[in-house]
Amino acid sequence: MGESELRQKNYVESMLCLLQATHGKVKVFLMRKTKEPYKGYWILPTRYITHDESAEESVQQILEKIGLEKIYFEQGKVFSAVERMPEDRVISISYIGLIDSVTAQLYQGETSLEYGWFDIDALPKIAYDHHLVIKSAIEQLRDKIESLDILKILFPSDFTLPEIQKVCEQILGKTLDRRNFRKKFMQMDLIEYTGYKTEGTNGRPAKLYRFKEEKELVSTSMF
Amino acid sequence: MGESELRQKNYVESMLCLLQATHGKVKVFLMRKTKEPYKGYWILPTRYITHDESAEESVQQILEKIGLEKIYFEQGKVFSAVERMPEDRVISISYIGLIDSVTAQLYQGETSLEYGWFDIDALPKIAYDHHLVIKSAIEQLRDKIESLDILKILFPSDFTLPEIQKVCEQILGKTLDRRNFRKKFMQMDLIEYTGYKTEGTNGRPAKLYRFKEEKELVSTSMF
DNA sequence: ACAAAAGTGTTAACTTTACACCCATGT
DNA sequence: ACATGGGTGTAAAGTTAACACTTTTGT
Repeated sequence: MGESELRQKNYVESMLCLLQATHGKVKVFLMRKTKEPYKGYWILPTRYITHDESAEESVQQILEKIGLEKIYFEQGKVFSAVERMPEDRVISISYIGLIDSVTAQLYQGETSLEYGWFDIDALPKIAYDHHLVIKSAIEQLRDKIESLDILKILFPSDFTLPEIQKVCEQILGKTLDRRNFRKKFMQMDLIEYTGYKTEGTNGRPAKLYRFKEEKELVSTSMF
Repeated sequence: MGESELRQKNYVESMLCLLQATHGKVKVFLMRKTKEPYKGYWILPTRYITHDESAEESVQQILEKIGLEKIYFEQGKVFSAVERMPEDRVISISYIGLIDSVTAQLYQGETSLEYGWFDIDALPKIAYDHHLVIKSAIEQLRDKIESLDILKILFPSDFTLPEIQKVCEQILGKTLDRRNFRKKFMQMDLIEYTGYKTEGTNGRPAKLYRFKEEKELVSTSMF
């Protein structure tokens, strides 16, 4: 084992589950397949790993192609069932990328026929086992959201408390008490009121907040 | 992306970080390299993934070769830096395996020159980046130990509370208060006194406990 | 004026932490 | 008898959970 043994090479790809949060909704970036198999279905962006790049460098390449750079991402699960893709045997290493909605729009522009952002509660038809990949990414985030770093990545610009609460609720899969949520969030002293409010919404306008620039996230935990 | 693109195959291996706990010490299973490079250094057991097996099936093969079967294991990180192995470019998918010390001895017998169990605080010289793999495995366990499942896997047979506490302390990297630890552990009502005690130790003998058979672990959390 | 969503405080239950002395065995 | 490690309870501090009414806007 580890020495003198049968060696076969395999196709290996990195696979990016890129997430953003807009208006309290968690969204995933998907691309549409234009060829068989699964023509017309949606997939996560992927890329075969070449001999001269690491899996992480391969993710960087995916990001560049999308038009993004230096985005936070972390490793997810590996998907390696032999029959998971009908054409070929491919081992896929998933990565979870997080981006704030402003940056996402800057580079992305509008949703087109070829790619788009989809609410994780309302996904289109997904090719291969990529729905499992998305599910597993959300589960991984659930365990991590306690540390708030994730929220700081998803909400660097102005946000409202109800909005950030809804995102937490989606990731955690349960509802939270509004008063308790605000209380805990405020007493962490990580965010500040911008002086502005939302406009043109139904109901009372919400205050807009931003994360304080200087504050280090000392792995404070919520929930 | 995902379609029509440069495709190169890579060597992919699964890599098992198998852990057990004996006498309050967390130990990892290592094998000794008998050939260059890194001759005489120690490595985690690995196996190239073939075309007809998933990464998990490949781990099963590793376990069989060691003489174990149906052991709990979960996925760890992927290590894919291009230059991490001098001979060839290999992408390694790490797995964390857990086993109780009795089962480990049953199959393993004594430590030999070729393989052995090493205290994670006193590792021998390790080849490649496998020390990073071990470190990352412990970190992953640290985040999981809250759920106690891990402890039930590591300690199915008789154990003492000081012993299980020491293992928790090693994995968590901090000391715990003895009284508080016992209190929390006992009030979970997951373990029972066997009626026996340790013998021939220094100091007062410790009571031996076992996990209650029927009890479902309802993701109770400690710490 | 009404509908819709945001904002706000208090209390009780529970959890966590801190802490010091006695006990059972081996030498 | 002494050294070693195991076993035990209580109280204060902190955290979490539950709960209902008022405010600000758009229509």
